[in-house]
Amino acid sequence: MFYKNVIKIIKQIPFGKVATYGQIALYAGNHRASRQVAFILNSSSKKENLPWFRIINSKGFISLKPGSGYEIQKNLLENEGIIFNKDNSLDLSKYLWRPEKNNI
DNA sequence: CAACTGACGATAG
DNA sequence: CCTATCGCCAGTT
Repeated sequence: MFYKNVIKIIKQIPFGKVATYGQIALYAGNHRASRQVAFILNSSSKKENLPWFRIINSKGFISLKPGSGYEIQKNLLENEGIIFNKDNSLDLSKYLWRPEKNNI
């Protein structure tokens, strides 16, 4: 089940790292289901207590709109030691989570 | 049950 | 660089 894979994967994101929607979708089975990743996050982050703030888009930007959680997410990420650039982007080469020996 | 929505991504032009 | 389009599927109406 795609949904469960997503939950499982997101729970494996370590402290101080971020992952992209496409990445989650890919490891969950469908590289094109990035949309659902976002939606599943919304519906399950409360129930499953997921680190939803560690999920960003492939460009390294937070996808939320200012006033709709953007600042909250940014704050949470900075709280984990993640630094934002002037243009509010993140250095993916530095913070992108790379699952290596994990069982997926 | 059908239609619509959505924090996206890859591709084409 | 930008916009448009398709793919994908859980949840809401």
